[in-house]
Amino acid sequence: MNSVVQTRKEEIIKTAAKLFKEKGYSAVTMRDLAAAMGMKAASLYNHITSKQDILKAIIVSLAEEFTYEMTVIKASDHGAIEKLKLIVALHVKITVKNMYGMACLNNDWMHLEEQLEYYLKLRKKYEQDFIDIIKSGMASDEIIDSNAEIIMFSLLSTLRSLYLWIPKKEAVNANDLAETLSRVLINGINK
Amino acid sequence: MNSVVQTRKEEIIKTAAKLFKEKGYSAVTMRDLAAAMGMKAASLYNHITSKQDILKAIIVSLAEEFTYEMTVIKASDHGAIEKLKLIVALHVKITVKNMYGMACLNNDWMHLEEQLEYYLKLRKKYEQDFIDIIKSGMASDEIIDSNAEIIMFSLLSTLRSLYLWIPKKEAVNANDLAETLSRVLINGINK
DNA sequence: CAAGCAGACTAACAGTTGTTAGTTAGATAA
DNA sequence: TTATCTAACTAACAACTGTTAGTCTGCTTG
Repeated sequence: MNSVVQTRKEEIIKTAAKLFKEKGYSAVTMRDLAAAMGMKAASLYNHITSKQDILKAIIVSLAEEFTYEMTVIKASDHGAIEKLKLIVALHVKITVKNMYGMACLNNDWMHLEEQLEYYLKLRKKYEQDFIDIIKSGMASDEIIDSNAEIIMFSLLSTLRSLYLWIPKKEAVNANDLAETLSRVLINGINK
Repeated sequence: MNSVVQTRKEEIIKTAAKLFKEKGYSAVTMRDLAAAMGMKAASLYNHITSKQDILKAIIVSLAEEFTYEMTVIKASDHGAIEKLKLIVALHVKITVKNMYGMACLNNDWMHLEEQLEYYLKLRKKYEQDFIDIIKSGMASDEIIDSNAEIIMFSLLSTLRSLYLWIPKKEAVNANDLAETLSRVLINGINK
């Protein structure tokens, strides 16, 4: 229809993401989803083509968004530390906007079927770009010369878990959170 | 029987943890598990009482181990930073020892039934002790005076994700990893 | 008013789920 | 040898799974 009003299909996908976050893709039945939408399971199929299709809609768009934004950040002419701050802000922004989708991305990606390979390709590219930025920061003496993979893993673990934590804070200010988080991740906690 | 040789029940639980890590509790059927054990599904019930019982065996023992070790660390007379290093080492040690179980603990805890409440109680206590240590470090000027919850969340996210990362490294040296990780988490990555 | 369509419904399907009952072959203990 | 125990098996169950077919109602458009 249009982009202001949420279509029924979009409502279903959003509701599904919420349920998937709570119980995981496999444990949510089409009857669960239908009940949450106030309809019968068969009626869902007037809007979507399969359960798998819902999962794909949730995950692939998010993965593509991350991949695209990462290439923009990588290609920018900021320093490495500044780029890392932009990555933190990116994760905070997307997670605040679509918390349930992020939970789904993190926990249910392995239940993708046709799109699994594509998803893994995107994820690999994202992580490689991330490592490249860290290594460039080491080369330019901005970042301590340590194991780039461990650093990437450490940062990314925190960013990927944001969905677990953001809902607990009432009225998150995305900018504040991104800034505090950047400081802790980059400067550590030592006084 | 005895503690040196692995009993059939222990083999089943270990195999189940491996499968749960790959597909999640709900997506693994008793027939999957039986096939991985080289037997028929019904035969599993000579050793275990239910699928739920397997999940409980995997998760509860780990949660209890973490809770206990945390109280030991908290009660010790080290400084706050030193205590945090011990927590890092604890996570690395347990994850190296039981990687599949850790995956299960992180991803499938919500599928606990009778034991869910107990698990949540243990987790809450663990996180509270963690925050207490961080706050005591702020009071003693060892740790920057920032949001203790954000710091706890950041550290714990990384530690909880270790299971994702350790299997990628060939022949992990637990001591080396714990030390590098401690350095990155505590001192940051800024040069 | 008539026609068409969007979106809900009921009923049903074939396959899969965790689990139980009852049986049987081989090892161990009397 | 005989009796007991362990740990596998086959067969079956009732419930639940994702999905399809076909139907009905009410709104929109000609």
